[in-house]
Amino acid sequence: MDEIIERIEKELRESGKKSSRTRRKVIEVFFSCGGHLSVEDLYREVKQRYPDIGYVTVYRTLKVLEELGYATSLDVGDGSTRFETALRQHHDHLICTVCGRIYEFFEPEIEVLQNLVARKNDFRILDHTLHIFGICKECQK
Amino acid sequence: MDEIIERIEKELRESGKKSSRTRRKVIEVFFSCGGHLSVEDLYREVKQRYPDIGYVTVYRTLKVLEELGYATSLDVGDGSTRFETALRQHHDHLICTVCGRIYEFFEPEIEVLQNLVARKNDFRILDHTLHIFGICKECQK
DNA sequence: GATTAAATTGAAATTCTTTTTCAGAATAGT
DNA sequence: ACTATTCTGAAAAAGAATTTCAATTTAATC
Ligand SMILES: [Mn+2]
Ligand SMILES: [Mn+2]
Ligand SMILES: [Zn+2]
Ligand SMILES: [Zn+2]
Repeated sequence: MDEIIERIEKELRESGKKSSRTRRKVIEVFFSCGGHLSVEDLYREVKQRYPDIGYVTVYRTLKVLEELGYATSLDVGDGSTRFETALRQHHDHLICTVCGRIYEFFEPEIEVLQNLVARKNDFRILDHTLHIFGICKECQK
Repeated sequence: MDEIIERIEKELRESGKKSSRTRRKVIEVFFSCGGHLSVEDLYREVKQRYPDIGYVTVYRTLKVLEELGYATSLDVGDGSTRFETALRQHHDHLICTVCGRIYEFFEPEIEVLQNLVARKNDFRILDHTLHIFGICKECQK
């Protein structure tokens, strides 16, 4: 955990930025929270521990993390962008339209087929998102 | 084309709505345009032929079409929601991050695998979106 | 440790899309 | 025609994302 933040701050310093106490705190809270957080979500968490940190810094920190490849943003269609750590393996999402819970899955065969589709269309893949919307196990009860 | 609009207006009337000249015009333009249009896009097209029609009516008409299942909305991550006809077969999208062009594909095996994933997770699928982002053939030149 | 240049911060302002409100116009039924 | 309800367009509001800017913090230099 600390080593990850070290790595991030190092990358930042190497690109002429400075490492600030505030940003470090936001990053810590982000990775310790886990899950799929909106800026607002993370801001609330941060505020609890560090009441002086502002919304914009949380917003900017998430942007930085995304740019450096340590966070991924996803749009689950509920109005606000969500962010999750990019330290774990790539995966796609099952999104419950009843409770909003987000489940994760990884299906290698789908990934392979995507590459096939891309090749057929002479398309160079940079990224993809597969969102499956529906009703989760809990909400079916 | 006219028969589709007839069907839509019929459905509307059956649910206590009225059929208006204005909405009919917007629907006509929408289906005749084709493609993946934002509200703004369609508004521009409508404005050209019918200068008196307002933005909000275009917005509302697209909403109605979506509710009735005649249009589908998709978010390609460029800030505004896009709409396309739902009269054609389901498909997914290849989105060029250079030129913004949107290509379509349908891969039955991916669909099958999605159902498999859902079953494994006791998840009842209602919908899904698979967006592949990258560089299209044209833009690779 | 003081000095300085550059980056960071938080609040406020701005931008941009989406959505709601509301008074007047159009529509459908009597 | 009369009436009730829906529809329309402009304007306002809502909401998220982003920018601006003065004050503060940081990193490097003296
Ligand atoms: Mn995830
Ligand atoms: Mn399409
Ligand atoms: Zn659920
Ligand atoms: Zn392209």
